[in-house]
Amino acid sequence: MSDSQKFPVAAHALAYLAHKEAFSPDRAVASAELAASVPTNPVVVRRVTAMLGKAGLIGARAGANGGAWLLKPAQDITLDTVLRAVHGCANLGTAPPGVKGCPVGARIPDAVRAALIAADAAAAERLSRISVADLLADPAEREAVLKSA
Amino acid sequence: MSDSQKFPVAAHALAYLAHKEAFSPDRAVASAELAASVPTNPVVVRRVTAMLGKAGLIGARAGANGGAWLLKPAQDITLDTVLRAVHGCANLGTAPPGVKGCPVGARIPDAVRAALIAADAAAAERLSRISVADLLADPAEREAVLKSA
DNA sequence: TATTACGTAATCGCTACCGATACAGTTCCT
DNA sequence: AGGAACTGTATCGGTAGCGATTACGTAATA
Repeated sequence: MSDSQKFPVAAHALAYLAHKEAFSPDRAVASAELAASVPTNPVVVRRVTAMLGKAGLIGARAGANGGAWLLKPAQDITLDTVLRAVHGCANLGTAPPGVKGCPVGARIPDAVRAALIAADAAAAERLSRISVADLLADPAEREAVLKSA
Repeated sequence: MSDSQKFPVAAHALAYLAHKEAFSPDRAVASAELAASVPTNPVVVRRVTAMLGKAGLIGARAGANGGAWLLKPAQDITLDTVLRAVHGCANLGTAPPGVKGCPVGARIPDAVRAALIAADAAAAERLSRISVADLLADPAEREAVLKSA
């Protein structure tokens, strides 16, 4: 499908919001500030934050002193939720259609597809055990979280 | 990085070789035949089979009646080996560099990178529990294999 | 020797993404 | 009220990567 930086940008943005303690409209962070931290273009950030907003992970407000803020504590936002919010997936390719002639050969694509889905699910499951708060932890502490079975 | 169909094509090709019982030079399957089954171009198949050959998964021989064959029983070839053979990975994007100014903001990229690596490792681990032989099993049987923790 | 087939390089067309600009709508501040 | 700041979205250009194709040298068989 698609190479996309949406997930890394989303994760970075959420971690930044958590670090800024932006948990309310009073502490909204503008897309320009987030973009400066990534770094990337403010529009790229807004494209991502718009999706995060639709997923209910963050709030956003236009106007002066506007911006984005977290709607949930950082430790309650897991990365698999973030991945789904930006329509991401573990991109290992798409199973080819195969040919309809041979009954066995035609079955291979379904099997390959199932394997791709299983791998994607495993990646998502792994990400479900990492929270945005974990991204801000010390490297040593983070290591412990990532290593935990 | 890159969207690539290398892994699905490789998995399909190996399953096809297993189905054809191509376990020796006597049963070599030409790239044109593999390409017809995927379906894709013979050169695309040869690009993939060349990588699988370098990884020691298959043998290949040029000349008349040439082609590729498996070097190991299909149940001994796991899909994570195949993924590595074609230099594939779970593609969730690349962690942005961040800015060097803020000490905390600069640490986020490393954390995001670690999460991406963990997700990739989880996908590979899942694939390590699926063999080429599993791709040829009945859908019901395959379901059982994929579901097994 | 003629044929078949691999392995590799070069090229082409296509697609998707990022970055940038622009604009309408919204919100705050003076 | 008016201006400034900011979001969300549309659009465009540049770029990068991929699959498909053609081509060519090498190797193995008949």
